[in-house]
Amino acid sequence: MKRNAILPLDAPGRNGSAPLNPVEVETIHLFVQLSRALGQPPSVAEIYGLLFITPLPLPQDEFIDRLNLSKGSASQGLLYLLDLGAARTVYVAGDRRVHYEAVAELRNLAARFLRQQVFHYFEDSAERLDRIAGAAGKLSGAERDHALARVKMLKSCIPATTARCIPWIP
Amino acid sequence: MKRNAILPLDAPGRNGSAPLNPVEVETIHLFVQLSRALGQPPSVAEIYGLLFITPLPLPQDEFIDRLNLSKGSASQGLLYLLDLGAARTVYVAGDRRVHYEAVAELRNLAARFLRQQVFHYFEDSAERLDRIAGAAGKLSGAERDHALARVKMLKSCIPATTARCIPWIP
DNA sequence: TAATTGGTTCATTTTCTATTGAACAATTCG
DNA sequence: CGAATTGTTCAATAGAAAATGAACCAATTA
Repeated sequence: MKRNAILPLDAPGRNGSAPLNPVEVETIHLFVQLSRALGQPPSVAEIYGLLFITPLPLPQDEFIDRLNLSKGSASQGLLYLLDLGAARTVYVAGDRRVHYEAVAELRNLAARFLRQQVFHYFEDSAERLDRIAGAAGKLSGAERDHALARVKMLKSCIPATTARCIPWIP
Repeated sequence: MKRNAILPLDAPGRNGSAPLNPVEVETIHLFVQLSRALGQPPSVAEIYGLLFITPLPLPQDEFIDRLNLSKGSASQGLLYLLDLGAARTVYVAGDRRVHYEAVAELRNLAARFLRQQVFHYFEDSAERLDRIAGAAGKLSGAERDHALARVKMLKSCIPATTARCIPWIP
C-alpha cells in the first residue's frame, strides 16, 4: 500500500527518530503547498522542507523514518535536490552515511529552478518559430499575414520573458 | 476509447472541417510544449494554439472537429480560457453559436496566469509563517534561532518574488 | 409543442505521474 | 571472506489528473 502523501502528523518514528514537531509540520506543509504551484512532486517538497528547517545535516534514514518515505523516494528525492542545487552533501566525522543540508540561497535557487524546469521547454522554440514562419509563407493572403504577425509576436515575447526572469546569476 | 492527445496530424475532418495545415500543427505543438512547462492540460493548449493562429473567430464545433476533441473537453477548455482571460467571445451575425478568439496580449496574459495559477498558492503563506514563528518561540536555543532565521528568510523572499513578477498590470 | 441546435455538467474511464519496494551494487566491518 | 551497512535503480502499482460521452438544460425553429 502507498503511504499517505498528506502530512504525516502522526509519524511513527520507527527507530529513535522523533516525530515531527509543529514547526517542522508547518514548514513542510508550506513547501508542499509551494510544490503544487511549481509542479513538483510532494515527496520532494517534504524532503526539502525538513532539510530547510533542520539546523543540522541529515542522513537519508532520517527522511525515511520521520517523513515515512520509501527508500526509493528518499534516494531519488535527494538526488533530485542535489541536481537542482537545492541541497548539498556534508561530511560528518565518524558517520559513514552521506549527510545533506539545504541550500537556502533562495534567489539563486529560483533562478536555477526556472532554467532547469521551465525554460528548458523553450529551448527549441526559436527553431520551431522559424519553421512556422517558413511554412506560413506558403499560405494565402490574409492567413499568411496573420500567421506571420503571430510568429513575430511570439518571437519578441518568448526570449524577452526568459531574459527578464533570469537576469540574476547563470 | 480515448483520442490520441499527441498532435492529430491526420485529423479526419469529419464534417466540412479542413485538416490542420503545417502552420497550425507546429503552432499547436509549440503551445502544447509551453503547457507542459506551465503545468496546463494539453487539450487547453491545443485549443489556445488553434485560436491563436486562426485569423477568424471560431465556434466550439471547430475545435471538436479539427482537434478531434470531445464535446466535454472543448466546452471545459474554452470556459477555462475565458476565465483565464486568454480567450474572448465574439458575436458573429447570422450564427447562433458562440465564437471565440484568442486574447493575444501575451504580457497581460502571463501576469494573469501567474496570479491565478501560481501565486494563488501563496495567499495564506504569510499567515502560516506567523504561526511557524509563534511555534518556533517554544523550541530550545539553537533550534529556535535557526527556525526564526528561516522564517525571516522566507518572509522577505515570498512577497518580494510575487511583487517582482507582477509589476505589469493588475 | 415537438424537434433541433448549441452548450454545460459530471460520473466514468483512460492516461500519466509519483511512489513503492525488491533486486542489486559498493563499501566497510568483524 | 561473509555479514552488515549504505545507497541506487527500476519494474510494478497506487493515486491523481485529464478526457470522454451520455444526460441534461435552455433557446430556437418548424
